[in-house]
Amino acid sequence: MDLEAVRTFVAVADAGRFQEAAADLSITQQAVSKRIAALEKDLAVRLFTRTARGARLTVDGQAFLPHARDLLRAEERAADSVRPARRALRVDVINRRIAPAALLRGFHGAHPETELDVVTLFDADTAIAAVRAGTIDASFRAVALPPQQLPDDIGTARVLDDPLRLLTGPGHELAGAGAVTLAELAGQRIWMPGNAAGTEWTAYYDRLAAEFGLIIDAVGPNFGSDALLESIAGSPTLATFVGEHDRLVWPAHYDLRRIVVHDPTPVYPHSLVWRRDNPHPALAALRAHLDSTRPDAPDDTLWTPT
Amino acid sequence: MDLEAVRTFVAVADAGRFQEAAADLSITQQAVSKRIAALEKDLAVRLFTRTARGARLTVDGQAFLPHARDLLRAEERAADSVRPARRALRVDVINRRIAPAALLRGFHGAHPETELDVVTLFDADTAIAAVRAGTIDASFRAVALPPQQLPDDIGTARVLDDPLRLLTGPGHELAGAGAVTLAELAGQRIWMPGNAAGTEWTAYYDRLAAEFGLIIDAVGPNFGSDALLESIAGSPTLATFVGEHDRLVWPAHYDLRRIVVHDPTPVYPHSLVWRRDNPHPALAALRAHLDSTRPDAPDDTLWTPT
DNA sequence: CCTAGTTCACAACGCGTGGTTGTGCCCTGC
DNA sequence: GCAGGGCACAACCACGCGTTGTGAACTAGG
Repeated sequence: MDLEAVRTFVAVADAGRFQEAAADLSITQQAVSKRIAALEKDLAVRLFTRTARGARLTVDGQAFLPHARDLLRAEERAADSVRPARRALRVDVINRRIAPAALLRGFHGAHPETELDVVTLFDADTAIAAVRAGTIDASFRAVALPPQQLPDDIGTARVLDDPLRLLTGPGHELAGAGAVTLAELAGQRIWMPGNAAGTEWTAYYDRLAAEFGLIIDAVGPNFGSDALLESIAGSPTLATFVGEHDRLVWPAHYDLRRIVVHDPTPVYPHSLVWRRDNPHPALAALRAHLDSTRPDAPDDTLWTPT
Repeated sequence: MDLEAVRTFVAVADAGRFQEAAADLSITQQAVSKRIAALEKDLAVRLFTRTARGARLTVDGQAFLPHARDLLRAEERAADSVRPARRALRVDVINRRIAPAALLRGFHGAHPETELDVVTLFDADTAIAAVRAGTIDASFRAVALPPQQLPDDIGTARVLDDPLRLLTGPGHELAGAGAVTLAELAGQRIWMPGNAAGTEWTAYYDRLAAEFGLIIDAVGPNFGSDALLESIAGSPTLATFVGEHDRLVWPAHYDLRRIVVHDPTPVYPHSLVWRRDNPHPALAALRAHLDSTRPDAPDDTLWTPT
């Protein structure tokens, strides 16, 4: 289907005459005639009844018209999505299935009129560079740790402290436990594949491991969360951490167990990163929304790196 | 923007490599390269970073991808809307602003997943012919009157009795009346432009006029409801009827008055017309929905032609 | 370190699509 | 019945797009 033909169809439907539509589009009447004929041939349907006083929509044409307008609007939105001037708010998340993505969905639900584009960048450094460059408007990252030096033109706000749960298969020794303390996890192997040294994740888990004696196992390539979950499901010794707000899904027959960790509960600190002089109106709306859903003040039963 | 290029873009994004996408599309790798280059030139943005192991999406490419998929889905829906096999339910209404259109909106709200195409045909005869031919799936018409002979293969159901209100401008002698009886309207001029003799509307209003002594004035061309409302607003003698469920809108400064008519209240009987052997599943859903919102049994305070 | 095998891009060529001009038919309205 | 407006068909031309052929860049493996 040719979008120019669709555009021509809408122009004719609006004008009521081929000639007028041709003038609107700055082409000849014959070209309009050809485009419509081609579209009709493509759809194998007659779109207009030609009369001596112009062209009237057939029933098929009437049915097609709103879909044609939809199509042109979709084209417009697609083009806008990469137009630097007025494009949708572009936000980076580490992963579409974890907590920040859920925050974004919440924002979208509260502001359905806001155009939103979600992207995923490689690591925190490239994300912050992209924020500074204006390539993206905001990023959800764990910048609180390690207390790294951020440039002055970058603003950050802690937006969610996500409590971690222990995820095990049905054969794991802790599978039946309703809850465990962090101290009880000393010596357990926690599998976090693909978290190569230097990323923000390892900065967090290294400290957690050091403080409570866990064994964080980051070996092996990351084949994605599906592969990770399958391995966990079949292993009696492997476990992993997932956030309470993560939206991981797995087949029911995996029979995975999500076990509460308490005394203290480790929480993963998600922050929003943005450039202070970014004037995008939706960015202000996003920050306001996240402010309104911000977590309560940290209490003693929660653990984050200091 | 070329839809083939967009389709190619999605194919490359899915495959991760130009070559594989080319195989999927049954073209050469060079053609894929050209299409992507053309799309990137059109959008003035780089969509992929080319590596020796394939192509990875840039940030712009990531932002563009969901919109590209949207665009292709919109194309699919547009094509489906005129494909005889699996097309949306196609329903005819007399006018998009009057009560049957509101019923359709109610149905769409209750069944948002149902694809619906609304069209408008010239008159009841062509609508019924289109229903028989399968060009449309259903039509809202006032077939109850006159008791015309309908073919056996056509089913009908009374779906809404819409109470009529008198619409006047602020200078009309009845403008201040809170309510009037039908008998009090004897001798009043009711303007219904464009309702040429023989249409279903005139069949109704002719009987109403004959029974209560109204003067139905159908002269003059129908310039649309906007023009009608403007004329009514400025006239001290003209009035018209509108249905309670009609969704006419007019500027606030017109100061139009909608006056209840009672003892009895004239109601306009809207029916649904369909072909009995039409197997479209959404047709059954529409009929069930209309059944559930069907008007109560007629009572003595309502008037319809007998 | 060099080679074999990827990857994608560039060049040259040819066909087909889609634009233009010119003309004819048909319907409407005076 | 004739004039005028509206759309379709025909011929022509050019640009676009797909093809084949080749080259440059990068990766992986010995």
